[in-house]
Amino acid sequence: MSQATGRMAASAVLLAGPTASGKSRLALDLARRMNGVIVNADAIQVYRELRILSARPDANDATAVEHRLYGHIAVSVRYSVGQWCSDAAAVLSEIRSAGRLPIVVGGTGLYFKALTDGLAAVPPIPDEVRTRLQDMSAGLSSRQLHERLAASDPEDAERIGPGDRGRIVRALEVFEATGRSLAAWQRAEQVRPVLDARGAARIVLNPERPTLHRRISERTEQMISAGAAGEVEALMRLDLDPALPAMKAIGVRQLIAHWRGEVSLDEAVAAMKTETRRYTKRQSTWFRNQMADWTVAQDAPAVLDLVRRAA
RNA sequence: GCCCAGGUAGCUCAGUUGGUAGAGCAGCGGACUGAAAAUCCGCGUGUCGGUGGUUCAAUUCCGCCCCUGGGCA
Repeated sequence: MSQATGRMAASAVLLAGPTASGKSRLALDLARRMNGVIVNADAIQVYRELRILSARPDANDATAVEHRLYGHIAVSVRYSVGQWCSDAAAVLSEIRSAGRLPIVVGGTGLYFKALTDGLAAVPPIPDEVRTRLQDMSAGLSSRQLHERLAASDPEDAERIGPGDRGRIVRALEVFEATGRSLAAWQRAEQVRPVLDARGAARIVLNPERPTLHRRISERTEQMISAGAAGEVEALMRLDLDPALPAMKAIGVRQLIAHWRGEVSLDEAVAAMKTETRRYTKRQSTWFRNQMADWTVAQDAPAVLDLVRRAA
């Protein structure tokens, strides 16, 4: 409570952390103490059919505390930061009008950034343009694509690496569809942020690397015991486009290779652990450099302490 | 106990006819605006088992010791 200090209670708690840092459990704890509702900020936990692989909170946890934006999207859907932002805006306003505290938890740094800083107001790219550029790019080398971008949009070509196909194609799409470069869009007025960061407690749960690596190993084994391989087998039966975001979840590619007989289960599990370690390293880089003004805590007790003080 | 083989990066190994060493994997650093668990860029991180000796110079040659495999007893 605000009491003697007279400080305003935090309007929200934002809790970021690498995979396997223990943030989901911690969020549960916070939500119980503070009449909170947990809101997902993880790009993969939104997918319905990836319960085990994305380490989504189980039925018990979901019953104990209200969870939002978990498993609400089918794996066949191509979800995005923009969609998450509008979903989050709707959910946050509901939680607020119910007089409860939103606790936004996740590992996707870009989602937090979009939430607090907004996004460029680029209009949706028509499917026709996307498909056309997709087909066009398939036949070209990264270098050729980059040269093509340099011809129409030198500013973006300058800042996007010649090997970074994803960003090159996106910049080409934006220029083609809007006649304006992505850089220009980003310089222009951003869409209003969903949440005012100044009123929120912003915390990064960041355990020591060796601790994290140990937990990644344990958690991957648990996923396998819990039936991760079966989950991927069911996913395979849907016969989806491998380029869909859900198909990029760590474990999908590795376990598909296992079902196809290309690698043993042990090899698949080892590869999953390696990929997860690399992913947490990228997350750490983001948190360290893009969220430098957030408060870093090494473990759950430290976070509880911080939140108590901010409340 | 004796005989082989081997001890070089976190791991598996290469190499140096004596001038302090390099690959793969792992790892580490960085970028990041609608696919972000994505995508991309960069970086060898080392008492060359220990200790004496020979030498201008030893990871490399010699002696002794330690450790790990395998073989013989």
